[in-house]
Amino acid sequence: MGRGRVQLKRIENKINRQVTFSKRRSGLLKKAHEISVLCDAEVALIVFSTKGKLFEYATDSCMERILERYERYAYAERQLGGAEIESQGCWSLEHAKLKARIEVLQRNQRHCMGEDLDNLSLRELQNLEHQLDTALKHIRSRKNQLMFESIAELQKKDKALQEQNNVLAKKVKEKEKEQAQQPQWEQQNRHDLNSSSLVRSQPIHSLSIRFVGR
Amino acid sequence: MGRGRVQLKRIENKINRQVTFSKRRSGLLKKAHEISVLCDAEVALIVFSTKGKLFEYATDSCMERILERYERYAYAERQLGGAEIESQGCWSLEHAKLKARIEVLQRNQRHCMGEDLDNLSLRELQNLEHQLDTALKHIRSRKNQLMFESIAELQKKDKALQEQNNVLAKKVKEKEKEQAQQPQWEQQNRHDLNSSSLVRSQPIHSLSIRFVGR
DNA sequence: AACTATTTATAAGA
DNA sequence: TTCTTATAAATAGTT
Repeated sequence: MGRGRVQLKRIENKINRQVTFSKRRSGLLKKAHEISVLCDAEVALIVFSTKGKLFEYATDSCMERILERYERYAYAERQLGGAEIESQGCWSLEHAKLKARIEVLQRNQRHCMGEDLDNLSLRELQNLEHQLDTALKHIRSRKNQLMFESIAELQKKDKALQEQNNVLAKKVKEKEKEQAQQPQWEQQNRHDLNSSSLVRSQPIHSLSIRFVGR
Repeated sequence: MGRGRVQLKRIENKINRQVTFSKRRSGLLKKAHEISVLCDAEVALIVFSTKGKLFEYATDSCMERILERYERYAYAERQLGGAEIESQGCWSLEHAKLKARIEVLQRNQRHCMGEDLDNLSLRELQNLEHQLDTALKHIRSRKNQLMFESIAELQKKDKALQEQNNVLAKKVKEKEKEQAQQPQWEQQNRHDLNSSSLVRSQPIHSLSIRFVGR
């Protein structure tokens, strides 16, 4: 529908692909809504762009309900092969469903850990790579945030300690003066309180936080 | 699109509604497939008819994976609702265990997707970063392997075709010679078999495999 | 299930 | 991104 015929294959030009995606996405969502209203059907539509952005439509804005209905339906079909679990009633149906879900999650997890990749297609691998790449960005960003917070806190502490130090140093000097006016009184105490033995706070660059740049 | 305009409201005539549903359903599925291929998007489409019959489309026929991805994505936004499903305590211990396990797996999964990181310590983040980094290395390595295999196969094919081409070209030349010795015989056939119209195999760099470097 | 007159979607261009 | 427009595609009503 447009000025030229279109081949059903990936649009290689990135800009073009993005534009077409935007247009067709709105068309698709519109049509999903129309069939839902006109024909009294229940529709759930999920679209992830190449970049991983999510767009969705669901009849009555109730995605979860429809997905649950789908799971129930799809699960029932999966049962047609082996009817041995069915005889134990719907309680164990639920049980089996949970187990199946665990299977899926475990498989996903292994993929996320870079394991069990042999059965994935090039496309799936590409997808996984992109997702993990994005995840790593988030993780590194969060890590940096935490480290900066640590630094800020330590700097604050550092400043407070320096101030306290100054105050103490001043007090020591006053004591020394007082004692200089009474030289015959307990000389060895003076040495213990000499200001050169006070703890000095460290400059910020020596804090034990390492930045792991990439 | 059709002989009359259509109001966006439920079609009351039952027959009409059924027919329209059938037509628009196939249109919708087609368009879902098209945007998926053209724009390299991941699409999941679920349609229940009024009578409860299920129709579905999923990119790469992998509905469950897309729904998982959706759940992960949507989870962040759903944090708002609290714990409302918990109160059905009459299930078995086993059941509760399975559910707990799913919780853990889901949490892990979200971490692997770089979501829900707020409660992780710096040390945990560092760990996660390292794991994903390793995973990415594996994934990229596997991807490269697949791509190299593709290339090798195509090169083999390429070579075979070239050889076949050479053989054919030779045959054509022989024919031409024979015909040069009998010039009065069916001249137009010579042109159709001219060797310049043979398909030449392409140099390897034009094969349609793209390397996506990062 | 086919057929078309129309409407709608959209590819390309601005 | 948004608008415009020529054209392809979808489909409502009909057979």
